[in-house]
Amino acid sequence: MSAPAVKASIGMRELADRSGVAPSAIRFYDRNGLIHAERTSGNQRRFHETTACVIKVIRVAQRVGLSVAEIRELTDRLPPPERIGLDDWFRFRSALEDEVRQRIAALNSALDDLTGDTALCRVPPA
Amino acid sequence: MSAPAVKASIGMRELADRSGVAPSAIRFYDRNGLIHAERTSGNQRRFHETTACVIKVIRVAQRVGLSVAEIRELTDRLPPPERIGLDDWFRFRSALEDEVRQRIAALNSALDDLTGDTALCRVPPA
DNA sequence: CTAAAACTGAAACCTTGGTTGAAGTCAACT
DNA sequence: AGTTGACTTCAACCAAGGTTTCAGTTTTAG
Repeated sequence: MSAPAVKASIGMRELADRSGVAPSAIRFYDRNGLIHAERTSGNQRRFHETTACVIKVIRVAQRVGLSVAEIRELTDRLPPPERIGLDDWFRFRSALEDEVRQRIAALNSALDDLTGDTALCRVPPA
Repeated sequence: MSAPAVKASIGMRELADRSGVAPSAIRFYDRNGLIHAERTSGNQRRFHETTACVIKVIRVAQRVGLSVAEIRELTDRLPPPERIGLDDWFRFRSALEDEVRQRIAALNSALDDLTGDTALCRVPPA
């Protein structure tokens, strides 16, 4: 059980390559507290590999309609990258899914206004 | 069966009230072709009541992550407001739902990268 | 007929989520 | 030690999706 401790040691370029996201965006996420970065003595960022995954999930969450602020509320509940475990991802996933489910429910109820029997938006004026 | 023909005759203020969306946004939607408006001889917009519903659905579609351009692709396939029928709404609904389903699939597969057996993003380095 | 309320387009401004240089610093290899 | 590439912050800029304000027009109610 002597895990190698896995120091945070990947650089900007490599994180960009692994995550498929431009450095400018990664700095933006860091500035806005979506991801965690350590710094070298010379002030350069060093990331944990896990952070590439966090970024991928961030992008998808954005596609599903969450703002950066909303995503931060979720990532804030993750432990520091080197301590993220499978169960953290599962919790993260279900929080995200809950959010999406609520939006779909809103979508459906908006559509039900149009198609249901009690329709507020009935097309033929009766 | 002598339906009163239901002319397009609600004004800006009333549409704003019925849809819950500010006039500035409604003009924006009109400019961008998301909704249909007729004009009086004095150049003022006159909307069909159905348009309030279209706007509600637009708002929800945005919440679910669609851009105005993407929404326009859907609304472009609706007939003019006075001819919108139940089956149009059903088609609209399923097009929207398909889109959302695809995004959720992307979400889940991004999360599967993290939690699955074949994980690319495994946390313990094995 | 007239006053008030509603409406118009144009232009300026705002927030989000970034990108694009500029100018200087750090890290890595030889 | 030097140079090359990766990195830093900062400020300017961009696109989307609007809001605000303005000056002028139309509609509606009395």
